[in-house]
Amino acid sequence: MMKRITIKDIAAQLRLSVSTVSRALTGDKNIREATRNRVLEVAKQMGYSPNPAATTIRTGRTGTVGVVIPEMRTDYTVKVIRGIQEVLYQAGIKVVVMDSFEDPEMEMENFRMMERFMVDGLIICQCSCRHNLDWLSKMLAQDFPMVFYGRIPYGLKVSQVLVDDYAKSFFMVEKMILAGRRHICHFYGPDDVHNSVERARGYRDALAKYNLPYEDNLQIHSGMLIDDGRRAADKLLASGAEFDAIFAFNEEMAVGAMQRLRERDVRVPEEVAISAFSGSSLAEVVYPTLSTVDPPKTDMGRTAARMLLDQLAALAAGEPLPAPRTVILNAEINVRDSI
Amino acid sequence: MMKRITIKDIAAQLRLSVSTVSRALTGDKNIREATRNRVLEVAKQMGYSPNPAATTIRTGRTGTVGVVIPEMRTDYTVKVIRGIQEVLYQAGIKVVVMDSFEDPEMEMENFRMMERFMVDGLIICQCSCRHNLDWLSKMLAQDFPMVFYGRIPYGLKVSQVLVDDYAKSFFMVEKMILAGRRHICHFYGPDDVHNSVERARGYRDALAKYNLPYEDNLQIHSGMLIDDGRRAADKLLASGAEFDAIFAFNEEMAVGAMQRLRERDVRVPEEVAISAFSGSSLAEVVYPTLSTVDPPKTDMGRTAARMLLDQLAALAAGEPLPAPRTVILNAEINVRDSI
DNA sequence: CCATTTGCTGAAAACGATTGCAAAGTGGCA
DNA sequence: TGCCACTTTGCAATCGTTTTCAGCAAATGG
Repeated sequence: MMKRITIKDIAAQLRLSVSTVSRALTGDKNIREATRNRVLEVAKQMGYSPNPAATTIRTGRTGTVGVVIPEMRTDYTVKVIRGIQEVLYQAGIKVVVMDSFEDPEMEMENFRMMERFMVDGLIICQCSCRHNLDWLSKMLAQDFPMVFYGRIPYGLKVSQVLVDDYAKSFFMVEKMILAGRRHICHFYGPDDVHNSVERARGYRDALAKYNLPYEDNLQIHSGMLIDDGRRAADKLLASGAEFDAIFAFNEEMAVGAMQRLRERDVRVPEEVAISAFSGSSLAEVVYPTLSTVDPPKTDMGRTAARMLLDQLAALAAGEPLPAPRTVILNAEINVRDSI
Repeated sequence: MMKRITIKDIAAQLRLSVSTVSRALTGDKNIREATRNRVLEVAKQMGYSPNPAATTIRTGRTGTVGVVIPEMRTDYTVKVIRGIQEVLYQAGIKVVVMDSFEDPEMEMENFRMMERFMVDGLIICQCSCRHNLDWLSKMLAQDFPMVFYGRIPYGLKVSQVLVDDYAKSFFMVEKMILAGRRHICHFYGPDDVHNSVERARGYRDALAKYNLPYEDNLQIHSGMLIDDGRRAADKLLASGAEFDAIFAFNEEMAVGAMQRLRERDVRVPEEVAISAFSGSSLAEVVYPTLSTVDPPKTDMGRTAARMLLDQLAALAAGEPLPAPRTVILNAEINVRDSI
């Protein structure tokens, strides 16, 4: 293992004290411009890079940010992570991602592991908006930098990045109504998840606007996977209820339902129109292609990361944390063959 | 920010020296059993967890492992990462993942960033088997722990996890031949990638075994995305060549081709059978469902992680690194509707 | 020309843990 | 009781940085 160049080596080379070298490197103002340049040059030429552990032990900052996500199956999460990494790596910050597998207990374990790792801040998408709130509020009270996206904790004032779930659901359902559909079914997402509730609200209000009845047997509470979509379709077909459209919580459920409908020779979109919020990248590869509401995933990640950087910067400058901010991004509507 | 409990706090509480506490915590033998237990109990009760930075600065080990991957679009990579994280988090090791976006230069940047971060080891899937070899061999020469999977560097003796690309490609192509297909087309992957070459070899040898000609106009060199699949199909159709089957480097190209064929009213599988190596989770949602060779992704990740742990353990014990080992895992064959 | 400020630098003490070495404690045996 | 060997503990140095404090020289002001 090659010896790493340290600040001492530079100091020895230039016959300066380590303090002076440190000052040059950290951008301290108490140093002559000429000296700083000499140091900088030698540092570069010797291939110096600071030992992050040493910096950490002095400053308390690890230069690491944790990302805790409920799953990593979907394109949604993967793209958000990409946006986060894009911004944070550029800032020289390490990113550690942990998957909670939709399990609040696992999520709590992840939080604890992040604490042990001494991350400087967290970007979080919760499993359930109702769990682990005590830990989160404890951290908030300690001014620990955190940003939430997608699924946000109930009742806490936090910095968060969202999309306009309600408005876009409303829009999509309205679109199906205007296309002549009268019996629109909704596949709900998990009911302890913020965006699930918002999407259902948009659906409901769109029906109300056009005086369509909210039919109980068209409300399917299921999971969020492809197989849940299949099951939901089964249930719907078995119930004998009349329906000519489906608005699903997410793409996967929509795709599952589409498959099952085809197997039962129900034609999409002729007999049943389908649309959903997008989570994976299935919409364009299934047949027929699926109409979706598409959140700007990578941009959500970038935004969350920037908000976190703001908090970290404030903390580093000894200033108080910026007030919690809610940023709502625009989801895109993609009308495809399924409606 | 709540004060973190340190070894000193424990020492003060027990009126012991920090050295004794340290010895108790690290499992040193020079300590009375009773003392160790007292320390352990108080440590637990005070909620102590060691400051990783302090350990790092003494021992030189960061407890962080880097994972450098060529992309994070596909299910393939995501599942490998899951396997890696599963094993390493359990061992209390941080995992930092960096995406090279299929760009060898970006990959080199990632390597450098990993060096700056002082990761203890790397798990790597290269962009191209021919790039950045000088850096890799430098690290190998320094006994830096590394494990490769999937795409492996040409000409270097390294620890690696692979699947039986050749055998399974052979098998799948043979299967199509036995089903009566005589003009089987191959969509190649990138030619500087190890598994691409192996899959092509399996295809070629299967043809040879049944004395089928290797037809030049059935060899399509394209990329690896859905759109490349669409383009490949276009090219094939435009060429006017006769073909009744396609064996694609990956799922995405197969799906793209399937879509395009359907648009041109070519029936799958009646007129053209399709199969591919699996990379995403599209196989079961497209219509018709796609026959695939399915690498045990999560298991590949787990295996790679364990091999790296072995190397780290050896290093920690002052032993020489274990000799490079190649582990070949079995890919699963999933016959579905497309053939 | 003296007093005070300003600009730059070095010495040294941290940060939290590990570890070689010395010192203290324990017990055995003559 | 005295000596030796062994176990157990404490002291202090160390890892690579940052930062406080003090010191010195030059510059400024009166």
